[in-house]
Amino acid sequence: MNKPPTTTLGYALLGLLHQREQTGYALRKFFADSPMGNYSSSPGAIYPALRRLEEQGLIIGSVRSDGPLKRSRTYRPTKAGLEALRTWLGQDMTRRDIEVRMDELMLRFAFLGDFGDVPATRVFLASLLDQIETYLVELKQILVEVTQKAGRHGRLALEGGIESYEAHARWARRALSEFEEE
Amino acid sequence: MNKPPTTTLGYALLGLLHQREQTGYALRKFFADSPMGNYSSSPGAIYPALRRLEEQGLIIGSVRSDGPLKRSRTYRPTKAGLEALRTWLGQDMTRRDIEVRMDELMLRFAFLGDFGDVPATRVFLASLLDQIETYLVELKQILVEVTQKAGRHGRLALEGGIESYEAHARWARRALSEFEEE
DNA sequence: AAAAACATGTAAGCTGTTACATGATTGG
DNA sequence: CCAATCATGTAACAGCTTACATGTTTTT
Repeated sequence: MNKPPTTTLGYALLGLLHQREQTGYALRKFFADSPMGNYSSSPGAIYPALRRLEEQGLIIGSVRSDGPLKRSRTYRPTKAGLEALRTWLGQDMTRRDIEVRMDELMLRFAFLGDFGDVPATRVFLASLLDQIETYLVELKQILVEVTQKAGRHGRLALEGGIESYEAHARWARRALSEFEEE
Repeated sequence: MNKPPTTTLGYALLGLLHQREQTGYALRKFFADSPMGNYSSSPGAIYPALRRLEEQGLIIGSVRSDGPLKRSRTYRPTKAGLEALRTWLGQDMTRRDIEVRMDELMLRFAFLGDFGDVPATRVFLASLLDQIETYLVELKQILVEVTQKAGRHGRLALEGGIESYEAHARWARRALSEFEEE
């Protein structure tokens, strides 16, 4: 069980740099005003993260020659970086991912698109659907207990969670059907 | 803008201790096997957090007299702790809360139940619904752009997010109607 | 000429993660 | 008596947050 080469923020950066070569500043902007912006847009997070990625050989930076600002550097993934990204995208989903990292799973789905690998996308969606459905069974069992033991607020909060997962399950089914017609 | 007295984990502990006086171990168990367990159940997180709360006078621990284990300590919130909890529960929701801390909002909703304050619950739900609806308008505008510019995966990921928020909005409406009949 | 946006960085502090460590009590 | 559960802790490490700091280029 060797530890992953980088954090989730690192993978997010890697995935965005795979989409296009860009500066740390552009990445910050993206995090700041895109809805996928679960991640920090503060310079104290981004720049050190980029440096770590470069030190590990997952990305390489180059001084921008076309732009006027000499100081600005654009980064793009190295071969090793792309490998690390693919490994992350193809990782098995854990129960914990479903419970508390659904946003990360959606990010992985989005980045999967940049590899144009339809079979991998199908596997991902089928796996996601399977895991959500398994989890939903558990949640509904817990709901029965909670309805008796806990108060109304607790029951409602749990129902809210269940309904959110059901929405994700419906989405996964629809997405899967979109990718099965080819 | 004085900083909050504790972290989200701290508030979660405070809220659970408000429900009933219990040991750190019991809290760990709860985090480990309840679906509300977004929070760490590791001793390295819980015990230091409890100590910090005690140092700040938000909880007090007492050696359990009824149980046989002399080492075990149960904690309960102090008056200051309850105040801090209420303040947290009544905080205005930010856009950021909606974007990335929906789970925390649901936790707040659950803890609100332990104060038996129906008007506060209604205010919370109405505010939540309002914020989600505002955010949904933005997301749908972005969807239009994304559908043209980005690829299929990006569009689908965004749709997944939208559908999840719509589920939460429906839930909030239903919950609100439950609390308006009294 | 000023303001906004572009662009990058550092330092202190806090918190959580991982891993290790210890010991008591209860159930089979 | 052995395993599981109860119960609490510590220490090293890494990462993020906040705040500060600096300078350039473009827009108004």
